[in-house]
Amino acid sequence: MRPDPSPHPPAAAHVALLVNTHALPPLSYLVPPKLRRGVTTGSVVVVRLSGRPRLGVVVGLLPEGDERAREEILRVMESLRLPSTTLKLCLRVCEEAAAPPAPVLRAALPPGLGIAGYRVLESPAGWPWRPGELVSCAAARRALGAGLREAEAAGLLEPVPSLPEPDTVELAVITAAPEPDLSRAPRQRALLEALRRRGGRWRVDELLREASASRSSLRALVARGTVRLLRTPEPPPLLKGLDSEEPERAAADAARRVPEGGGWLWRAPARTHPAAAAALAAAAVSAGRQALILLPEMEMTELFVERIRRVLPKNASVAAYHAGMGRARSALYGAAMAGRLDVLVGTRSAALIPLGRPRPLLCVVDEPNEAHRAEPGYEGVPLHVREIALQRAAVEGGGALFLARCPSLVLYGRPGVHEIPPPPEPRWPAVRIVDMRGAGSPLSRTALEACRRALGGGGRVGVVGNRLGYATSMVCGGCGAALRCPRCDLALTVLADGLSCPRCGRREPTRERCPECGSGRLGPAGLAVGRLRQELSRSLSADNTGLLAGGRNLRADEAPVVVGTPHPVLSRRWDCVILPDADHLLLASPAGARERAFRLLHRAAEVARRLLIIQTRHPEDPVLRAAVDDDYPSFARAELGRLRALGYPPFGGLVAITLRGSEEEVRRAVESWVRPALQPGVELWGPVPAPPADGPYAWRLLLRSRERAAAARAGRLVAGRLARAGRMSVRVEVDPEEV
DNA sequence: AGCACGCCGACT
DNA sequence: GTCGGCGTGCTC
Repeated sequence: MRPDPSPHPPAAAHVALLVNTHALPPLSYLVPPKLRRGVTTGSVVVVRLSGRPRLGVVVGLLPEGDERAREEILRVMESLRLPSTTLKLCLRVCEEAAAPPAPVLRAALPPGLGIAGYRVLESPAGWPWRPGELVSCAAARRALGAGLREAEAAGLLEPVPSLPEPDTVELAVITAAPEPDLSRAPRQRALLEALRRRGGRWRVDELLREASASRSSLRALVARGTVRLLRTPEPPPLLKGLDSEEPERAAADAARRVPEGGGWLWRAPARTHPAAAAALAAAAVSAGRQALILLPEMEMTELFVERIRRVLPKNASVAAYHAGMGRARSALYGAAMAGRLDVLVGTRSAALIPLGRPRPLLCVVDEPNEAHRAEPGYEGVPLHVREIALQRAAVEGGGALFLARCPSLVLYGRPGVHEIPPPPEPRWPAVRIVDMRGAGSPLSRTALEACRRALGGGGRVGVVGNRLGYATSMVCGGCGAALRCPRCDLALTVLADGLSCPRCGRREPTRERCPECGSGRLGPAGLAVGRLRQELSRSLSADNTGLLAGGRNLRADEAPVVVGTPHPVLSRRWDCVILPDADHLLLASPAGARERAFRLLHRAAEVARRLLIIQTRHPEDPVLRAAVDDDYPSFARAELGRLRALGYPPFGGLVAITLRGSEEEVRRAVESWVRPALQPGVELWGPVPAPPADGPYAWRLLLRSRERAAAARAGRLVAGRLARAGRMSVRVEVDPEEV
């Protein structure tokens, strides 16, 4: 791409290094005269940091120079430059995610970009390399050790940035030579015919397969001079439209609004999402724009690509983009950036890919899904794709369509996001809410009858336990207290071999006596999967209840009654779904828990074909009522009111910071680095032990502010201080799901 | 004195 | 992220 002509060539540039740390701000480098024309914002450059070559992106130009800039930019990658809209988008995403620039810029750059090694420019006596040779960084370091820096400074070696080379394919081409006499060579004749039918130029692998010919026949044709072989880069794996059906009517009506720009929400049920994404893709193509379809999981791509192909015209193209496609991904990047590709279907790793044509349309499928966010500490941008899509629509002027029957409240409550009238939900089961007040046994007669009908061949039943293990807590029959984790003060879960804290994972032995009152009447409370299964087997005098939990899958595909944790049970369809302990969901207090409860209850109704049975001691709970009535708006109105009063997102900013280290270390770091850095209006909570996935020595801080931007700013500041202060691992998450 | 280790800031 | 300086504390 040609750089913007500038009347004043830059003397220095701000470079964001592709080094993943909160501790490095963009640094200033001198622009040597010979690179002045090549360096603009968005340029990918090689610079030296502490003597080592590093890749970076130019994020600003300084016409006057900067006294801190002493090192020069060593090289510019001529073939690659981030468009100014993409760069602007990346910088906004960094701010909003409180993330260092590196992972965000990486997401917008082609995969596999790196420093390939050193080119040998001059080779003094004793060096094992010849001039012109490419030596890997590791090999150069091994051979030269400390001499590497001097060799580089002396201009003997030059760092070389690189992109992965596309795979090549072998093509067979018919030459202009006169046709030879093939009357006695039937195989060569058939091969030549097949090649001619394909226009005289075709991939060798496919040609040989289609003509069922061998390589030797082809070699013979080459020897005659009739065919010539050549190697070209493999074209990106684009699929052409099939033009075989019209976009679905309601989806097309919804998609028509999006090209105006801004954020659009369509509360469509999950099974209609492929049709909706296809309609959006068709709308984009008919307007001459590109579309980017963002899915929460890689497994969904094929389904969406096929559905989109069917509605696209034959001259339009669609491609899948995800990890695990190797070097083809970088060819697709090139096609997307050049505007040669119409529709890209990918996961969050595709969210920031530059698209060459103006005002692309975005579609975020299953918006509330948390898989749309990279977990902080792992590769990727730790910001939900919803936020990236909203920023992208704002910066590029395209539009973003969000698909979810029950969107996140953070999106639904966001000013400026327009709702498209939702389609009706035609499939809805009968719902029985069973009032469990005063009930003696954990399973009601209604629930047991449904299971008996299933055992008698009347359809299949899915029973949702609230977690793995035997019970959610041990409660004292004398004083009513639950056994709690000494660290986190949460009720301990009962597992087969002891007690466990649901937050920090700490294990405790089972007890005989209540530590509060000394009574021996400690008993299990709450219906976890193990206990439910035991109760069911006993009450039904049947052994054929399946278990579906935590990866183990015991006869779950045949058993008439299956017990499991929410995720595996609710990702299948059942004739009847039973939620034996809805109170466990409804009474959970942390922010975000009610939203999860609503979505889980709603999901249970979606996957139940005929009947949904809910056992509760709170049959009038508004969250429960709204969920079983498929009434998201009234749930959202009530819940948004509560969130507004509490100053929670979307009405305020919340940032979670996870630190690894001993309690002592973490407390010290918080007092010396975090608290002094806080601006007025930003509250600090914690540290509290972090969820078990983060290991035994992880602690969590929460920063909260009435203003979204202020919380993110505080997150950046604190992360920077902590990263500079020590080697503690620091992870920052904006709008964390769980609080 | 000699060195291993951990803390902490610099790196442009 | 990566390096190197410097202070602490231990060993020969």
